[in-house]
Amino acid sequence: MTSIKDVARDIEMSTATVSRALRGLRGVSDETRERVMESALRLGYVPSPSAAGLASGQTRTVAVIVPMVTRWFFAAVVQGAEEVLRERGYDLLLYNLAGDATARHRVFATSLLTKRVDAVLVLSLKPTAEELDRLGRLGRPVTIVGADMPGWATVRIDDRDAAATATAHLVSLGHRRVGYIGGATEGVLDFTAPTARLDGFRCTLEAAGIAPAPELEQDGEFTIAGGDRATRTLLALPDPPTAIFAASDEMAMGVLRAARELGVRVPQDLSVIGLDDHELADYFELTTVAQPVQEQGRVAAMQVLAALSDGDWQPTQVILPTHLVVRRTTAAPARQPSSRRRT
Amino acid sequence: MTSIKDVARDIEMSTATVSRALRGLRGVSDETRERVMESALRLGYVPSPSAAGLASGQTRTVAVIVPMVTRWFFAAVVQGAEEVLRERGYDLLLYNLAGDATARHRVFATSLLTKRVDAVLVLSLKPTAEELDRLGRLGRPVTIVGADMPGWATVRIDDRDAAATATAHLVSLGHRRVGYIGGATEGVLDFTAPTARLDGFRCTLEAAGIAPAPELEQDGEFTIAGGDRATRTLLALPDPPTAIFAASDEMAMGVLRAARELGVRVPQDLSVIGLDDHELADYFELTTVAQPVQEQGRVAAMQVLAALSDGDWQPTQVILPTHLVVRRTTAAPARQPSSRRRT
DNA sequence: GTGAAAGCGCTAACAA
DNA sequence: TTGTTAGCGCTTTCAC
Repeated sequence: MTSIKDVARDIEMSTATVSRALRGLRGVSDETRERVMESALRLGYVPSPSAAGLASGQTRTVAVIVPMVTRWFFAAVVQGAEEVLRERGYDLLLYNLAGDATARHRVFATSLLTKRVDAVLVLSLKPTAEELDRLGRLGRPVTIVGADMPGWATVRIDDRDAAATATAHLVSLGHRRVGYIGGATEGVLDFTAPTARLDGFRCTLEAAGIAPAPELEQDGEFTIAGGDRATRTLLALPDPPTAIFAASDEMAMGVLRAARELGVRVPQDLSVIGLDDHELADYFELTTVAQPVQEQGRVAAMQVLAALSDGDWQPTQVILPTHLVVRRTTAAPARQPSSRRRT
Repeated sequence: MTSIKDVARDIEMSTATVSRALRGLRGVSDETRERVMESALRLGYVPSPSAAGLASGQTRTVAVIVPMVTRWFFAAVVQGAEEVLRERGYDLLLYNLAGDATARHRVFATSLLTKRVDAVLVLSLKPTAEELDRLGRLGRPVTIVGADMPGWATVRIDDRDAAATATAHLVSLGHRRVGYIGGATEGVLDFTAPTARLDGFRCTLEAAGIAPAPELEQDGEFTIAGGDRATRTLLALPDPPTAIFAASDEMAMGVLRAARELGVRVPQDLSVIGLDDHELADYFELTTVAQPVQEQGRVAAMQVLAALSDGDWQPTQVILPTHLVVRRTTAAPARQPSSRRRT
């Protein structure tokens, strides 16, 4: 395995100079730099990250902690982050918790990461107070994606606002009886999103002078199956909603499926709006509130990289914009409640 | 930052002993081991991977090269791999090529990985001859998932057989005019799968005494949109197929969408079968040939770990089983060609 | 069962 | 602009 010494010997210079040339530091003559490059190439020299890390204290590696890579949303954020990290010469260490408490504990509680990475990206996980404490002690830049954590660097959308946009769209179409499908406000994934979205929903209805109706708020667990189940509950109500806002597109897909099976026509009998602009939303012609996904990963990565290169960098809270995407699952309610068939 | 020296000093032992105790090597008295553990915990000692890597030549890190994390299939394989790697104390370095030729070049061509990881997992990418050469030179275990590369360790399904199963299912239902939607046999992702699947399709028809019909074989690019387009082409044929085998579930979703928009009923007018058992296949009630996905990642990870711990390990070719999952998109063809409406 | 000592391959401070 | 000199924190002989 050829090392920096071999290159140094080859061109009869010190390893220090070779190291400087290789890293593009200034203070190396053009000629020397060229000779170093040529020699390194010819000798097939590849630097050792372990050695560089040990000597410099920097690993040029960023940890990304994700609840579940198989969820499209998280995969897309990871893709965004990977892209900018790679461009800047950083590697991405993936920690996929996948609902495994042991894994979560291992990643957060033991400070495994301390000497392993230069920075950490946490996706849509609301760390506990203890975990936050640990993250803080890392002494490394940390950015949290998708959660609102005052005092920490975060990248997210305005969940409350996004939910308000969705709800307002339904209200503006004339719906007065609007169902909401969300998720547990405290769950495995612990995002802050569920709470904020529910809040946006409620406030918008209230502002429109529509009385609260607890029976219209259901838990869809942020899954297709959950959305399906919640929809069946809603449509079985004595006075069912004419529109449903699902707080995620996957739940909205569940709504569409349930509606189809119950013989409820969308949007004639039931309007449906989601939130995400999932890659399949177009396929379902789902009206939704779009959030930038890869972009959140990209911005988060840029944020930690900025922190890494700028000594007195302060945690920033970035809020990315969302926008309504009207497709074909929303429409004005039928004048008459249509006769619906239920299972 | 507390180091192994601090622990050694704390219990008045040498760093060598502490190192041995920490790594669970034999030749350390139980009492010493306990004292080391206690001290390490108390002092909040965390080992430095860089130092360990430099000294031992092992990074306890595995690179996973994936064409595109946002594709559910790849994310699931990554999840499977991550799970077993983490269990065994290995970290996962993710390289997402995302159709970026530069990225691909950087990962493969420059031997960046040499000193960075102990092993490499390559997902559904058919490396070029040159890339294979580089991978070989790494001198590290490499496992290729989803491609058939004689001489290399691989984990995959029998694509030909899976396609044959799907086709045979349609034939056994009585279909004689069967469409095929596949992908370019040479593409960005370069899998070997497309070729093998097409082959399985053709042979099965031939074995059933059905004459080849080139116009019934279309390219769906392995995407939903591609499946949609290919379906429109197929159904616009003078003598359209009564059944379609899409070589991936996502393309099959495209088929379903096109059929719906064209007013073609599934399965009455058109039977549809996919291949994958995508997480949404159930949602679409799609009949398909299921392949284990996370399992492929798991097995691949186990394979490189085995290679790492066993000196004279030989590359193994693992073929995981597939099975037919009959849902509701396939049925016997209508006696009479039904009258179809086309756009 | 334990310790001393010699690196692993780099970087960084200080000199020159 | 370049070189010298110490390490960085661990593992690994080889002794004892």
